[in-house]
Amino acid sequence: MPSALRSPVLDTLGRRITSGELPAGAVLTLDGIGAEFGVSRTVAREAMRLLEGLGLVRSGPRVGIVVLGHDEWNVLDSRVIAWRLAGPGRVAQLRSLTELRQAVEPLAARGAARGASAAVRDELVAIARRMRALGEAGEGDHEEFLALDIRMHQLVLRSSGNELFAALAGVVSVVLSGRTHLGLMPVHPEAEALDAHEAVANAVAAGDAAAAEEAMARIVREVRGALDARGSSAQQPTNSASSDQPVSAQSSGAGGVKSG
Amino acid sequence: MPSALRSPVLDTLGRRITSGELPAGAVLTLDGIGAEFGVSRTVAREAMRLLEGLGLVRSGPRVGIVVLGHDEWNVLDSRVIAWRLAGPGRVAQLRSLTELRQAVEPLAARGAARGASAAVRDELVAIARRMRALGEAGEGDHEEFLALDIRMHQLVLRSSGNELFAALAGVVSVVLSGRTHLGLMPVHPEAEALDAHEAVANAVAAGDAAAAEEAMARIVREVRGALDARGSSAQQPTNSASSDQPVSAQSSGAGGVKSG
DNA sequence: TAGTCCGCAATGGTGACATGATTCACCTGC
DNA sequence: GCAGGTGAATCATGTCACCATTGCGGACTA
Repeated sequence: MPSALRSPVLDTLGRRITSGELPAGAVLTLDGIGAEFGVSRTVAREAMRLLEGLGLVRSGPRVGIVVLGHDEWNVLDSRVIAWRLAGPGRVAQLRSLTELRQAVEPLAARGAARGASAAVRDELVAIARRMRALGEAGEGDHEEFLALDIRMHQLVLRSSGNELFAALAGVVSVVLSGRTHLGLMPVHPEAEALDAHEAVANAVAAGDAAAAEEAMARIVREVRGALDARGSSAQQPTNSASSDQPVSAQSSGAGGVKSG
Repeated sequence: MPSALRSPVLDTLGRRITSGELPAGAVLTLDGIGAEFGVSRTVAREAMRLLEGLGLVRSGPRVGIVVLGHDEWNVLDSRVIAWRLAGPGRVAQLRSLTELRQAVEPLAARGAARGASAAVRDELVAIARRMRALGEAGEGDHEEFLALDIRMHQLVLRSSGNELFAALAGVVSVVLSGRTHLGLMPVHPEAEALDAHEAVANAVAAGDAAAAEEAMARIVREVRGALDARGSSAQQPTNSASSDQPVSAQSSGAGGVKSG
């Protein structure tokens, strides 16, 4: 059943390498892989080929399959991101990703203000309204709030008019869910964040590019601040998330989060 | 000899799909691929697996290998970018990439100002000085100027302290060389650009994060303006670059451009 | 006409084999 | 004693034949 892309071989090996359990320079062989996972050499070869395409390993005759250093990895690939987010160093990874968000999302908001469809504009203000309702209600449903948050950012990125920004939608959703599930979110949303989200929605709906960019910059700056405050004080997050909470399985594709 | 990653099968198929020659929904078979390229089914399978990992195709029993829509592609992958940059729609692709630069590079400059090594700071000011010398000399060596430009941006991205930004170094170098080779550069560099590059170098060297960010934003805004001016007036660039100018072969890895 | 069933065509996966390249070790020659 | 070349061992690479699995699609039936 595993369609070779979701082969346990690929997944396990990828996680081992990105986690550092298999350090750079470590050598594997197809026979070894096949023996360990109980698969034939062909499937081991294909998994290895995928890993090679991700820049995690290089293979050559007589030398076997050597693990490459992290500076050779395709760190922008969704799979690599998911693996690293599931291993140690997740906080550092989260910080890098947040910085990327900080760079991209304001510009995406600007683009969305110029090009979003009417349906998207409507949905954005509806989401913002619902978020405010949930936030002001106090002990609201964290999961629903998260889903709305994700949905909003995905809508903005996908409506930005730039496919490269849209391609980051999956990454952003992983970051958002990771942030809450790692306990890096305040117990209930800050009023500032609520205001900023509402401002983004309204600005996009009104087609005000500058305001949308500014408001989105506010959102992600606030996020970054929270992450820095937590991350610098403790390497390990306060919440229960040592290594058994995979944060999120996959991220690519049409990110399954739906909302009103 | 081709190590399967650089297999002509993978390359040709990737280019055909990204160029639209094989539209979404088109169906391939392993036997067909093997027959066309004169390879066995196994190697065709591995190439197909790579393509599947890039999100270009999906394969299933009885259905064969179906080409996916461009919204499923890993558009951030260096190979996909290179393929699309070599086919039609290169101008649109260049615009998307430039917008991504616009988002990322200012923040990268900020990071570099905070964390670049002494050697990098020195090299940056040396590069800026040389660029000014070349630019003011008038009919200077375009290729050397381009190499310096690329080197500078790569240094900044790699010194930004964010591996995700560093991963975009290859992409940026492709964009830069594409820009000049497509005839989207002024015959000799604008004084404004020269000033901005010098300002970036000096700000990074001085550790002035805000100034570095501002100057880099100036650079990339100017770039964007030039691209929009050319791109909106004519879909096809003025230069001779219909479809036989591959712009640049590969982009990933340690981008081969060296300079003093 | 609608629903079910079966066949087929394609991938998915396995094992064995030949090939080619690279590294290591040994061996010769100066 | 040392350097350089030659050989062999070892691994990936490529190929082939084979069986299992799986969905699509047409045919058959009620």
